Amino acid sequence: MTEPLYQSIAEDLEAQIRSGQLPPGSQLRTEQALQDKYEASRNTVRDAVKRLIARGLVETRPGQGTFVLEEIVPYVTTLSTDPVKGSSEGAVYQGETEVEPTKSRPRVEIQQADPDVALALGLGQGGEVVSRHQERYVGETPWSLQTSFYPLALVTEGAQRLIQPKDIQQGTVDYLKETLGLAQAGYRDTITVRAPKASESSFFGVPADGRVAILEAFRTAFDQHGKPLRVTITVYPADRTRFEINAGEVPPGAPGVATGQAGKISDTGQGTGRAPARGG
Amino acid sequence: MTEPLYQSIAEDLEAQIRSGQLPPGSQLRTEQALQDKYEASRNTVRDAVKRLIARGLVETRPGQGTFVLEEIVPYVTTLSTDPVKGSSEGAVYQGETEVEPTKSRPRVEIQQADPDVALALGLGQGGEVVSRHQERYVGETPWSLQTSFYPLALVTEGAQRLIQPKDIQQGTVDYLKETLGLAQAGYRDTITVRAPKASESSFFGVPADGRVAILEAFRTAFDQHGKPLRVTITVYPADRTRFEINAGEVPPGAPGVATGQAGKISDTGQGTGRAPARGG
DNA sequence: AACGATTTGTTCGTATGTATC
DNA sequence: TGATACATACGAACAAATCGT
Repeated sequence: MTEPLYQSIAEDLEAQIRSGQLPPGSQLRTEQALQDKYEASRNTVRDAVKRLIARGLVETRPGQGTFVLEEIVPYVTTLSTDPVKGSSEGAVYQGETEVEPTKSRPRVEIQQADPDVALALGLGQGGEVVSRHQERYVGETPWSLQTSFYPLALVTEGAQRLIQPKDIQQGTVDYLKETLGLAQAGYRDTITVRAPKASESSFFGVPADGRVAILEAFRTAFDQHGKPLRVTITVYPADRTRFEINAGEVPPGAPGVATGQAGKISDTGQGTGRAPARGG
Repeated sequence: MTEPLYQSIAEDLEAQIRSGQLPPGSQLRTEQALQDKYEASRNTVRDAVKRLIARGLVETRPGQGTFVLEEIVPYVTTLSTDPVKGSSEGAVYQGETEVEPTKSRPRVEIQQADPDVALALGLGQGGEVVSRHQERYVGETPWSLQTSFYPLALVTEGAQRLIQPKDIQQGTVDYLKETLGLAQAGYRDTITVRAPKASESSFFGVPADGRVAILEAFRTAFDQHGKPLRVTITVYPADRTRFEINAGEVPPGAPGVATGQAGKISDTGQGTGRAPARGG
């Protein structure tokens, strides 16, 4: 018996969930009942349940019990779309998602750029930037937090609307093209996974202890002269997000990955696992 | 005191780490000493340390103590590069990384495609595929696991080398072009984050309980007729991986994101956080 | 090689607080 | 209001790993 008891309990419960014996939405036995079944103490049972929580399989609701989570069907976010064939425009636009998100009114601030942003924008340390921050929802559920940073110089050069706290119609890409003649000729996305910050976990409604990861997309956009035009940082909760990137010619309706690939995961080969789930 | 004790202890310790007061590699006080300092019981102190572990800030070594982890500098993986200007080729190639990885000899199998793969390749359920699996290292450290799936039909049509267990020089993209005239005209990547499977956590040497997430890139490649040619699934440990995607014209040497952006993270605005770290 | 001291890992028991029904 | 169920916190015991003597 080299395996800790709490671990084998967790594995037994996980097997029941994966096999469908405990379907999504169903309630686990109470801690008391689990103690009886496995002949373990309350703390040991709780340790086992903690593992299931960490794996995104169940959630505990005080006063009610422990429940198997629904599998989340992630929103697909298209990060990069090649220009449509025959587009003569030199500019590259960012497509993001088929489902139109609801955006909050932008919160606009003028700040000293933090080191990452300053570096990406080619500013000196402490260079000033306009920051435009938006919360974005799909329906009722929080979907992403986005902050764009523009060099303050763009405003003084004539793009005054950047510092107005209202949504700029047609997006800032077109606006900068019209006012300053700066096209977005390309961009670079850097994608990382990290633990949520306090503000992020409260907005997304995910636990603060890193059980649900955050996907961060750090986009540096360049103008036609290769000069950094903007930095946009967008963060998503990893459990309900799926990035999609197309390159070259891709059939439009081509299936990417299965939307519902639940259960029955063998670990012999390599395939898509069950997406970490989370429910509310 | 609305905040739990174990949480405030964790925050205090985390602040010390982020501020550099507890530098990477240094040892935390023993549980006994922490009990004295915070006037809490051993279990409460241990709960606090567990939070730090979940955040990837420290690791515990039985018999020795608790240590602050080194910050990991992630390998950058370029997922998608637009064709270089003036490239007349219609085919799109996949660039991956500047550091050349070491690949294991491929393990080749003929399998029934699992549902995801079958769907992406446009095969019926249980359609047969050639699977080519490789482990990839950067230096000594495990970097990624990759499995490519090809419809078995390609082999019967003349691409016999697909089922030979040796590395195909110049890659399978060129090989299929030469033998069957099938060019890779484009591809679609789908990126998801999930908990590691048992085989993955043992290969990467990460804990099995989901503290370190797995980045999965599911690539469906299409030929010039828009027909799925191949599915490639690559998985990376999220804590040492950074994806980079370029679109349009991007200056080659342009800084993406800071390579060392440690410490001193305020949560007032939105910026890049410390990457989840892990050490050995 | 053996032993003891130190440190973390696991498990138990118990008490109290808080949310839900 | 009371019962139920999870959250937090404390104390205690033994096991296992590590290190120095």
